Amino acid sequence: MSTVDEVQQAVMERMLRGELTPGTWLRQDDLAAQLGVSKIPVREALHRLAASDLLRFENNRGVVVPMLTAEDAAETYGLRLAIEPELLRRAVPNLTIVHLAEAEMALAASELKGASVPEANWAFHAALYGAAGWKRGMAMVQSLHAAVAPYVALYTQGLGGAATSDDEHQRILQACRDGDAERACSLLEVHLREAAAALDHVFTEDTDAGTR
Amino acid sequence: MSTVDEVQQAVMERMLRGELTPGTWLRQDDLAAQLGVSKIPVREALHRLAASDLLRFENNRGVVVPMLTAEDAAETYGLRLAIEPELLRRAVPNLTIVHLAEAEMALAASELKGASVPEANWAFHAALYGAAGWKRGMAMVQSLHAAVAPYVALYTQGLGGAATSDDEHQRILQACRDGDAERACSLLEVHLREAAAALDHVFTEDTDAGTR
DNA sequence: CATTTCGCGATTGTATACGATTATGGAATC
DNA sequence: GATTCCATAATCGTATACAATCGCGAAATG
Repeated sequence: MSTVDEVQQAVMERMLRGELTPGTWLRQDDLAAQLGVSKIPVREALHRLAASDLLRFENNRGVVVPMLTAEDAAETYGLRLAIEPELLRRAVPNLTIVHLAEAEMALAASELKGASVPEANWAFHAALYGAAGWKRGMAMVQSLHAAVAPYVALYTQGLGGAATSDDEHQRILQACRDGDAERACSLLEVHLREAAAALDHVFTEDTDAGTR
Repeated sequence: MSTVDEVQQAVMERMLRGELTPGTWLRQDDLAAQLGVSKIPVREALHRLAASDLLRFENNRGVVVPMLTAEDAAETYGLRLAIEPELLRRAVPNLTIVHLAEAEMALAASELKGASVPEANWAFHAALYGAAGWKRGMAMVQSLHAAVAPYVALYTQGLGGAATSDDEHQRILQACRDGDAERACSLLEVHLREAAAALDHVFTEDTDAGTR
């Protein structure tokens, strides 16, 4: 694996965990020193992430985690609704015990204290979608998850919003076990719509947490 | 506009035109000299394109335009079918005379001799989708167009396959003028399915053009 | 004559270095 | 005392330079 890939993966993990809050400036020298490499592979990795709008290069100012507007979040979930059901539909016939076990593990991991909800969320969805064998689609969906991860972390920490989400995950998983692709897709669509609505509250509520 | 952005745009244009045939090795020094910059912004731009799998960095060997398998092409059109109707559906209510004129211009441009069919194709679709205001979705769809561009160029050069495609474009445009989003989406889906089938012939036919 | 091995050339990948731009703190002025 | 201006420090973006890797060809060997 290339140096660039390692840096990219390291930063991506932090994004999926929602650790990199919007508005944060990523200093390249720090990242380079932290990972024991030079600036150049760091910049190349950041450019890769910037290609999916996960980061933004501002002229002579550096790399920043962009703040999402309510419309951005709506777009993200609109795209998830467009892509993920299609991925799941194609995945279900190919699901093996390994995929299902991975998904179960992700659900279990999300229960643990100190676990990152958006990261576990992605792990669960990725375990199922992986069976579709759509590499490009996976990368797209991963970037969508990463884009909203800090906001998802926000509203799942605030209240027990993860509980209902977890229940929906369980039902989706059961439909997958049954090999019922259409039911799984329907459940997934409802799941995404609810998540979109919940996230929208973060932006429209009185709290300015989403815009800060 | 940054140096990296200029390089990225230059290479992306060549990709959308289908000029960069799969299997081609992009030599960084050549590109740098050609654009009058150094290797580093070139590499950063290439990394941006590699993030969407439009290019591939191979270890210590350089950057290559990846060859698509039949499955890759099917995935690309599967994703286009998932995303583009959604984009069009959201675009139609916002369409202005400007968007429609842009789309008409793209159709006219595709008729000209020496014009790049995939590039005009993208210009047409982009003109319409732009009204949706979905920046991320646009970037995704653009990368999908770029990925198959050389193959589209292949089968449109071979025969007058562009004629039927052009007719479908006209009908989609008319539905957009009428503000009939659902009809436009239905026509788009048919259009994409036909294009996918046509492209599939490139891979499954006796000619090895797709695998060379 | 085929095959393997060695060495050279070419290209990449990374580090170091430097000019340019921006942010920040303090001093001067109103 | 507040504000503006300037100088300094810090960071970025790009160019240059160098080490590492890969491929290809020639030579040697069976």
